[in-house]
Amino acid sequence: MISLEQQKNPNPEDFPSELQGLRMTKQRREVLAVILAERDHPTANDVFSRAQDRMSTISLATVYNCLEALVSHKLVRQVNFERESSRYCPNLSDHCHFQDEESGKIHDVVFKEGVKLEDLLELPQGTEISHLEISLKGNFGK
Amino acid sequence: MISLEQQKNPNPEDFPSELQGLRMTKQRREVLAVILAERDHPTANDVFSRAQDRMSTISLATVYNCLEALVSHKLVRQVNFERESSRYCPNLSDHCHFQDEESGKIHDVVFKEGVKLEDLLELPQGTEISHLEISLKGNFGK
DNA sequence: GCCCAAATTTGGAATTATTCTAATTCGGGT
DNA sequence: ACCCGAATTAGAATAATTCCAAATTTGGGC
Repeated sequence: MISLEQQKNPNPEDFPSELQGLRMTKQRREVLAVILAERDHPTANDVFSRAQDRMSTISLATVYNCLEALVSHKLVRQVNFERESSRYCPNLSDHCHFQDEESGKIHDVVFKEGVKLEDLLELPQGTEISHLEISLKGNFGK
Repeated sequence: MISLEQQKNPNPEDFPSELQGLRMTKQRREVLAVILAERDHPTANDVFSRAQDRMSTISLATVYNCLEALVSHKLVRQVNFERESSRYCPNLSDHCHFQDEESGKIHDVVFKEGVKLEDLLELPQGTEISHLEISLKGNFGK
């Protein structure tokens, strides 16, 4: 079983037939492989065109379906910046995203050791957070 | 000069003819008044229909234009949750947003006293953040 | 007060990302 | 090999937002 988080050029064939309870069809495998292959944050369209290289018959609708399935089974993370189109991220560890305004490129940003959300925010007690997204924009100092 | 942050039912007429370098036209005044009137987080469409109550001739395109102008002049904040349509927030103080999954309602969440972003994230040094958005989803404990 | 250029507003068309639909194909289990 | 539900597909539909070009309004100078 490969590590879904580390390997650089995963081979779709290496994926088991089921991951996190999700059946790994040809297309889902391919979509997942595309996302794992690069550490960038491709849009659905990016994924579509990369997937087409090896599977010319795949459709955009399928890419959307696969992404939805992979995201809901927590094999991939969906990343949003304001109203831009969603991007997809293979990094499942706790982190957030920084977009360099010059290049448009997105970088993962990790939390400092031991930081908890409750330490940061005045949350009404009893609040349960099911989803958290932190998005930063800016630029690396001149 | 009224406080843009506190007053409950602002009257568009109370706004000066220019705010933050932005000319206050009739429509911009009205859009701003609509947003200040309630502490909820209306979408562009919500703003449009509320604005129509008092200014029946206003167009949706104008509402979008006005919102854009108000946001870029920092009179109003734009709030995003994943791919949902943008919402607009009159609260200009430093805060983030929590969406109750049951009601869909959005609540402002303030940062704890003295918390700085650098304390939370491993940002490459020299990074300048120009925009930060933190969005939470969840529910208030049962 | 009147005229002009510039800015704003307007309605409708266009765009874009995404979702839906209905038909086809696939793949695992018998 | 056959069946059935799930997955894939192409294309249409949708929804939010932006664009466009024309009409209107504005403020500043005379």
